[in-house]
Amino acid sequence: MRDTAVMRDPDTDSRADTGPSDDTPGDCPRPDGRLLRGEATRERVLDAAERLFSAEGVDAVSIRQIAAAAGVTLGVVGFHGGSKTELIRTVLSRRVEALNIARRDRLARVMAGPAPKLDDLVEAYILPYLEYASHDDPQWGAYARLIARIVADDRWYKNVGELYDPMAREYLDAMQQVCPEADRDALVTALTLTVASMLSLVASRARIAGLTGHAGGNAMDHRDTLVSFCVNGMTAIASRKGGPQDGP
Amino acid sequence: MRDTAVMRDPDTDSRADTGPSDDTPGDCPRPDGRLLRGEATRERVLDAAERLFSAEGVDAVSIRQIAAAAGVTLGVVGFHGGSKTELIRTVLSRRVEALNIARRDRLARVMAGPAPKLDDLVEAYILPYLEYASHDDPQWGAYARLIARIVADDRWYKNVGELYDPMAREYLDAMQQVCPEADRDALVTALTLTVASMLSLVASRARIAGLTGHAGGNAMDHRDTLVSFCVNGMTAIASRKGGPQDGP
DNA sequence: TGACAATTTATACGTACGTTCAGATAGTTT
DNA sequence: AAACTATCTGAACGTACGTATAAATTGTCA
Repeated sequence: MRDTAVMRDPDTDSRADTGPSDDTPGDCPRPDGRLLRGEATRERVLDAAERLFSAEGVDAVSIRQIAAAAGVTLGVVGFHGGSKTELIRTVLSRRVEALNIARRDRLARVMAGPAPKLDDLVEAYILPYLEYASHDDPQWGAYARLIARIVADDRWYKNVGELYDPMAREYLDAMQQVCPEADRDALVTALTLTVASMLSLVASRARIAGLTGHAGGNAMDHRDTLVSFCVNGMTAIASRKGGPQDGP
Repeated sequence: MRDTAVMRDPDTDSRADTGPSDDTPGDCPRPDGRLLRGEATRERVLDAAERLFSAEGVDAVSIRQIAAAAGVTLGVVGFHGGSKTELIRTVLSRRVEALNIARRDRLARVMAGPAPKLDDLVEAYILPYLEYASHDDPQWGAYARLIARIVADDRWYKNVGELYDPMAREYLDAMQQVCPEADRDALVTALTLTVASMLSLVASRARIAGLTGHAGGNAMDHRDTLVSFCVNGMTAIASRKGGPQDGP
């Protein structure tokens, strides 16, 4: 059994607090082409990190593995990615904007319609993720699986939650608008369950394959099942009147 | 930032293939009391591993941390737990029987009734887990969160899936019996989504807390929301006729 | 062309890891 | 009491880790 060194606590990364991104080279590529050379390397590093983090888990991947997968030397990963915590943030930040834009566009289109329905909101939240997860560029698939890992792990999520929570809040507001009677906390819980279902479809291939007995295709094959499951679950929660139904 | 050495690939654990459990001392405590002394230590080690694995993730916890938390020396962990892969299996196996029995009892009770409903089956699957997750003994809570980590990670799940899949199959058979028209693969997917929702409620406290704005109590507080969400989602899937509904 | 800055290489440092094991300790049996 | 075995200790081994940095390289512009 091989062993490797792995960061234990993402909170105690002193380098992560030295500034927004000014210390990370290659962030603001100038038109003179001076940084273009490094920019390509940087992408290779981030791609490799994305692939490995999603496949093995953040804690199980070493900087050296990333360097090898990217075809660069060890120091280059640090040069372009900073510390390991910074690297994870950078990998996630790189694509979050595209996903958020797709979701925001879809949300706006639904809310601009004549009679926005909860079903449409659930679809608008789920489908962009599912589409990106099945994107032609396999890096998007890796990114989608990486999100699933991060969200399921409080320890990492609190480091990157602010990348995704604002979008979730926009959807919650819209849902509340469509279902004014619904209890806000129940909506939060229901959206969390929706997200968990959505992510599990992309991340937990092994379990589904093991139970069906056959491998199954990509996540898109279960698209309708997922949407139907979440829409009906969410509708059930939202149609209950406000106030605490649960617990003591 | 601290770093530690961590197993990279649970598959390449040569010690895991040396036999069922004959090489692990303390497995078959004799009535003569000879092994009782070690048995207590063994429990402390497994408890500590359970707590740390569930809180930090398997890959992020070192044997040394476990030893320290258990109040034993390094070698004792190896003595009672074997290799790290064996230790994880042992930690999971220790409690799985109790959980499976609770589920099987409840399943039998539902199916023995006059008119078994899908709702009851979903409840019978979910509630035992939720009850154990909120058990007075906090180790059960740790175990519940550890399951969530393992199931979400294909890399680990394929090592321990056989502990949980047979029970899932029993439920799938029962569901098929109650809903003969339902498509089997869709049922599998729906059960997977149910499990993902169930686990997320126990594991992803940070996200719910961040979105509601307040900490919230334990998972039991969201019990009714979870059951309602999953029952309605599952019913929607099961009531669709058999054959592939989803995309190509 | 030569100065300059961005990038890359190669190497090193200190630390922590998983695993192993010879020997000490403490119950049990003879 | 002596032999025996399960349990535990303490230390070591070899490996890998994250990070840092001096020197080499590469492309750009004066």
